[in-house]
Amino acid sequence: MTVDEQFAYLTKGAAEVIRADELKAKLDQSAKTGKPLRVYLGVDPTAPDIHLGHTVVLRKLKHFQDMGHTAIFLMGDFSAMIGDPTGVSETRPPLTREQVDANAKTYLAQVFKILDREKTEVRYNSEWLGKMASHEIVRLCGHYRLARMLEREDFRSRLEKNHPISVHELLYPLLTACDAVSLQSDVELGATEQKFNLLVHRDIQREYGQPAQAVLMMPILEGLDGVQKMSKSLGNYVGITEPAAAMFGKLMSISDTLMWRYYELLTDATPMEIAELKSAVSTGTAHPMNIKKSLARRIVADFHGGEASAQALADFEAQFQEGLLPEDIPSRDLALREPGKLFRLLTGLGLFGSNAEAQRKIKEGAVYMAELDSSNQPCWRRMADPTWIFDPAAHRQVVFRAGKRLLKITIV
RNA sequence: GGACAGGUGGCUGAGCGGUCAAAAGCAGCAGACUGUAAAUCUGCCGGCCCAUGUGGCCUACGGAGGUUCGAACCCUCCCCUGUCCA
Repeated sequence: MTVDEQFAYLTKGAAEVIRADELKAKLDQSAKTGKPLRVYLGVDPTAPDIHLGHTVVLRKLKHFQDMGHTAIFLMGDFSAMIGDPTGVSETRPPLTREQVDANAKTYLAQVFKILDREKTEVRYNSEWLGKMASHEIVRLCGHYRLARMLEREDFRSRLEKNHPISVHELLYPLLTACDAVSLQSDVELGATEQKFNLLVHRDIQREYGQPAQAVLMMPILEGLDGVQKMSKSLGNYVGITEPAAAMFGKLMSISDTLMWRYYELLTDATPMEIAELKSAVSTGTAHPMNIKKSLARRIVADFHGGEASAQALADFEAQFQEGLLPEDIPSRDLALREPGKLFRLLTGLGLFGSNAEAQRKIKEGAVYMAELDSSNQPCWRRMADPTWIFDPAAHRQVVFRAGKRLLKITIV
């Protein structure tokens, strides 16, 4: 592969490259000397799980790895304890050492679903940040100007709204710049929202006498709602450890518009293939639902394998298109003797958060019950009376449906 | 250290003595329609209880006290945030 081809492949799907000519020169240099580029992605383990949004940039790191460059996965175990101010309108509560360690552990296992474990250099930024003396930190701060720091949108909008900014938040980009310096990186990957931090990293590298790394930014993946970015706190995410069926279902719930975005950022489909699918849908030769099914199949296969993915599709079709019950309904055994109000039972089972909510939902017609027989073709009965009494003697095994949730109950 | 402004439900934000479980918007949940899609429309959106009603009770407008028949709203102190001055 020529340098130009490599460059085209590596920047596919990228939102921005700073600077493209520098990256090309680095690739060129690497090709001539045979010395692989050091490419890193820093991630703060602020939550125990990663979701599809994180995989966009991980996938890009893998591309570099596939091209023979050195992929460095940097665990921001130290920086996670400061908290990245990017995109937040409030100071984040700092994580404890214990939380960070626990998250880092689960993160790695998930990261290797995409990266090649053998070929990946895994580093922790506590290696160097944890050892910094206060005079070194002071010196580091001396390399950057407050006015420039306050230029960034996050801080500016907080200042305008008279919201608090804590001093330690200013330190975040400076400290993570030490990662780039310590790793002597040639390229850093990140999401577009990281732009400010990434640029600071370049500046600080230069201040410490190193050539500035090239920066490659990937777009932010929209969540299932199609509007806000995918994030766990918004609940619009697909976790990569989720069961195949859940993953499949969530992917099927995205809008038709959003599915093209997912094709672009979450699959290896080439822009050409995607364009073909699009034209097939617009000319009516393909049904968008089928195109979405194959999207879901591809993504689920990445994390669960082809077989599980095919099964997920089959289950989906059986459940939602033929009305059958899925195989793996959550089920509970219940030692219940006395008859009682249905809403109380449902709250007790965790289907609703409170008795008041359960009663409301029953009135709204959101609750169904079906006796379980040998076939898994349920005969749903709408339970719209909030005073209805559930008698365990009369219903040995039933399935409740509360909105989208299902729960199987066996009286023991 | 001083002067000033502000702290209301998941968020934004109205209310500034009773008719306030608190407007409005967003988010969320559910129903209708569908392709478990989107869009749209409808309802709900603190909790407990009775049973179905313009029903009873409890908790809640930063915290603690106070004034009042009655406080998110007035007073005092405290905590938190911001602005200006030093």
